[in-house]
Amino acid sequence: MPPVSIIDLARIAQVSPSTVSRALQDNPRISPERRAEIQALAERLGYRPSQVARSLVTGRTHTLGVVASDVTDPFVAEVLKGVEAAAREAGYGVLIAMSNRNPAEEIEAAEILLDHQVDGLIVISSRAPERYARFGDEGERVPLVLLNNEQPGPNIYSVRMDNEAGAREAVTYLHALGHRRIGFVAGPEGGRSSRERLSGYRQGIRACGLDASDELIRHGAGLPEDGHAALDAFLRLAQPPTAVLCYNDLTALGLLAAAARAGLRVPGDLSVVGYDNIPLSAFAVPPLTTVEQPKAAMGRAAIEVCLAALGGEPISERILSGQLVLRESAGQPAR
Amino acid sequence: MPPVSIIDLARIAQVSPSTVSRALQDNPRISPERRAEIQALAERLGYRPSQVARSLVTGRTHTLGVVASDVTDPFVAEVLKGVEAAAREAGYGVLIAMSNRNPAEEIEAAEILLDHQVDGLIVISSRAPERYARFGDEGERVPLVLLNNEQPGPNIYSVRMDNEAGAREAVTYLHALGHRRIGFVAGPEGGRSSRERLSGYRQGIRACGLDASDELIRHGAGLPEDGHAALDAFLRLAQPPTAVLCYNDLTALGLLAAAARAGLRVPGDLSVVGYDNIPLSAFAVPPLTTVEQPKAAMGRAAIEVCLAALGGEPISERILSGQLVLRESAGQPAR
DNA sequence: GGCCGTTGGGCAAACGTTTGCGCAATGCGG
DNA sequence: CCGCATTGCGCAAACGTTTGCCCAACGGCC
Repeated sequence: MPPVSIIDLARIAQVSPSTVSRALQDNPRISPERRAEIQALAERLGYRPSQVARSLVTGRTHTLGVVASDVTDPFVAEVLKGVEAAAREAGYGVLIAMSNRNPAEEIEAAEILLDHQVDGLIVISSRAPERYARFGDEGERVPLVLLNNEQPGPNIYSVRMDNEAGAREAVTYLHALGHRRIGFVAGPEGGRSSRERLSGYRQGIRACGLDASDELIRHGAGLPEDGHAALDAFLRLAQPPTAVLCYNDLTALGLLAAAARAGLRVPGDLSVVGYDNIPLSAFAVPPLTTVEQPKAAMGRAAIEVCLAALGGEPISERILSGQLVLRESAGQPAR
Repeated sequence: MPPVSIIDLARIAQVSPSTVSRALQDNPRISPERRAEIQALAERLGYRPSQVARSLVTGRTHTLGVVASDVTDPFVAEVLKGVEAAAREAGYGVLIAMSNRNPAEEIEAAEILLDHQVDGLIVISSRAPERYARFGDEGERVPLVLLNNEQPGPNIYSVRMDNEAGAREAVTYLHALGHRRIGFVAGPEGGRSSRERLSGYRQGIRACGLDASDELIRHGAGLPEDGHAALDAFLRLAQPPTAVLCYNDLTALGLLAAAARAGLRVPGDLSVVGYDNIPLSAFAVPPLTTVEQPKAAMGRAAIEVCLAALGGEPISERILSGQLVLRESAGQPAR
């Protein structure tokens, strides 16, 4: 048999559909007895309101869209986890679409989510923030929150972390340990977080009065392979760095593996610091010193910002700060 | 201004809404000229059909629900990626909810997705397959596909991999390498895949005529910590194993790290084989020999099965097979 | 006893589509 | 020239809710 509708309930309870609707919403206009009676009936018959019909009239689907570069990236996964948890608590569902780190696909993903009538859009680590500029004035009424990125525009919000401070802190820490040549492996060129971490690295280097030559900076895409390649390049230098700060843990982990293969002892011959603190970092050999990103908290913050915008009391942006977690991959330089 | 509706288009094009609807669906009952005209108009005005309204009448939301234990698990993430890609290609959206490896939350997640009117439900590595039994006869019309698990019942399908064969193959490989005492670190007790891999391990042991004593089998939850604990236990044995097969890569990676800390050389002193082939396994020290699960393919298969059920031509189950990927964490035993 | 305020509930419109059916015009064959 | 099939399109119902407004009954007040 077909699912039971509000009309079925009305017929059985001998009242009008509107009364049933109100009773289920605890509307005070319905007498307490009727309310109880109807709610009991609904319960008994296993009534499930049609979200679709409801959405049609209210204009809200209670669904939020998330576009992520790739759930396979541990950072993204953790954020997504926070998003999902917070969304669920608020009674929202989460529609997800992946961009595969590709700007064009990212926009396509956003469009698809919009087609599904999401109430809000959350973009994790966008590669093409500027393409959302039209969202505000072209009549897209859904709030957009950019995570780890930003873009001016009406109805566009952002939650980020203070990447500069994190990178700066890492450099300062390495300097305090006694390192004088500190390398950096940057992340994807387009990304804001990559730019900021690089900038923080430079600030730290300057603040400590260290060698700021460009040969100490390598570029990558934030993958383990990049750690590999960067180490090779560093080792070819006349004076290789004694410590390396990486754009993210994935890169650092790759660099760690490459160092092991090259016969380098970590942290004896080379100190390595990552960024993000993904779960596996704690189990690397040696355990990775890294800058923790409050990933789940960022996810939750994104939901808060989004819901606030939906509720008409927008929070323009939210900046969270990370914290250096000390493990064993960084130590005093050899001599 | 409010979004443009099919009625707006009708008024502007001087036709009825039904004509517009049909024209946009390329219905042959509408003359080619009108069709072109209307489609052009829709394009020009940026018309976006209301999926909600459409769903209300068609009864389909073109949304599939995925309940996952935890996206943070690399295995889950890869599967999800396959699911999302295949779903998108088929024009479906993906609603996601997490169970946090908790049976009660898993069911709650499924209910939530159902409330959102998903057309089908995919459960990755269910911890409580039996609780879905009521789905068929209690009037839930949505097909349910269990990934890496199964449950008899109408409208319940399953896609799995041949875990026994995979574990068997791994054991056979280790035996061929010269190992005679081969340990096993099992996964979560409830899980089907854990049971099957254990069973495959036992079959392999028997087939090779090796020591099958229970002291060679440890239990865990599939996390890096479990690898740690298992190694400790193995080392306390009078005759520790010379090789260990792990329930999954996460466990194996943890075991690898613990071995390094204990001063064991891998594979010299101990060979380690994982299961799943998550991305980081290739970058472990040493790179992990593991049984590959065709994760993305499983995700795609789940979509296929689900869509087939929706299309009225159900595929009852789908079994994929893995393949041993040889790297450096397994080799000949020392002497 | 008339008036008015309150209480409890029903009517019907509205949300934006899809689709079965009806119907006019057109073309064709006989 | 008539009848009939075909073509092209409109009418209206239906999907399951929510919600503004109306209305009846009832009680209290003067």
